Amino acid sequence: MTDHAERPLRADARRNRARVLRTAAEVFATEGLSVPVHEIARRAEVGTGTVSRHFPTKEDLFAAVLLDRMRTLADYADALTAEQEPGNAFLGLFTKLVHEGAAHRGLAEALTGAGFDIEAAAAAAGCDVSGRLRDMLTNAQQAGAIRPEITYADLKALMAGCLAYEGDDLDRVINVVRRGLQ
Amino acid sequence: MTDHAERPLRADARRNRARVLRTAAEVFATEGLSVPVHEIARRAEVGTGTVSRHFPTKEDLFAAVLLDRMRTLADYADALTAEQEPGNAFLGLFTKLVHEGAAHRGLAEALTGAGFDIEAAAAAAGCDVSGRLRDMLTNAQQAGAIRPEITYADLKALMAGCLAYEGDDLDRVINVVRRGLQ
DNA sequence: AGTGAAGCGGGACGACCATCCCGATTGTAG
DNA sequence: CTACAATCGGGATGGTCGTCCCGCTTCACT
Repeated sequence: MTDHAERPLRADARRNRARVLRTAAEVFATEGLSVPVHEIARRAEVGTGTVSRHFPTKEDLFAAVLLDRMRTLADYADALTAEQEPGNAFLGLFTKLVHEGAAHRGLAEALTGAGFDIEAAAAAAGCDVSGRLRDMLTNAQQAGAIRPEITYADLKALMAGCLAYEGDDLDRVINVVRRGLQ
Repeated sequence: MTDHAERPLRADARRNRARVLRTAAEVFATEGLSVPVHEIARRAEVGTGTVSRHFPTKEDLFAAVLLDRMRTLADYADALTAEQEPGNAFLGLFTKLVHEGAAHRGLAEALTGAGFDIEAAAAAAGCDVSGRLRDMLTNAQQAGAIRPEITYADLKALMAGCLAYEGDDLDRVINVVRRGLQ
């Protein structure tokens, strides 16, 4: 899917691409996915054509925004797996993902099913956070730290629930779920 | 807000209104809120003008659909309060609400924040299901059946989570939450 | 049956938005 | 410094959808 043998972008193009990406990340995070592409272009101080050349569709743009974050989260997951026992590693990633989603409205919307196929985008980039969460769940269950009947689909729903919370003590909601999982 | 001193509708108008309402209930339940009003009119075999005369905006239409269901749920809540101890009554209503939402996609979407102000619509009709849930939470907490730090906002989020579940054993997810609340 | 108003159908209108296109501009190789 | 190709800007295009309007039909009261 990605361009192969891509010749290097001209300097101004590279600059504009980065500027669009940075603006889109901010805007998606604070205002969600429904922001028009025109608006992102306006705030990035480029034409709409510039946006749509670098990112042919809105979904492409969002996927690109997601990529950085996914990479970071995948590293975080690996660190947890290495340093903690299975139960804590799993719960730690779960908590991290929820906090991450709470700080990024677009990510939360994508997770709660509003259109974009977030898993495909992440997996395509080799940053399979979902897969890691799935594995960590299995390990935590084998270690007896998490109830055995819980499935990955359950987790997704429970994450969506925490993300739907609008208040000032997200951890209280997370703790309800953590208790329920154990 | 509602029309006062309304003179009775003509027989055909009443028939059409009911037909639109019934169709809208089905369509919203199975396909969600994004179905165009034109499509509802088409399936109800009326013109779009007929729909928009009875229900000036799409939100009005959805609110009317919700009303029946809300009334039923309010009665259910009252019955639970009368017949069960506070903890079971509360958990029973919570479970009922989630199952209800799972069977009605439009309701679930409205609860998870997609636009419509569901609480205002229900409260205006004197069917304050939310208020009942809130009261039952307080009672259950005073009876020691539910953790005291839980708030109504937490509940809404956790309900949204259960509604986000797509699978065949919703009760497994509900049970995670129930355990976490106790 | 007759008549006036209530109600009907569905096309028109306007708002919004993603995507595409093209003439003007700018970077860069030679 | 020149020339050309890459890139830019932002208006044009096409599609979707909610709401409104108006000429025609149907009801219901006398």
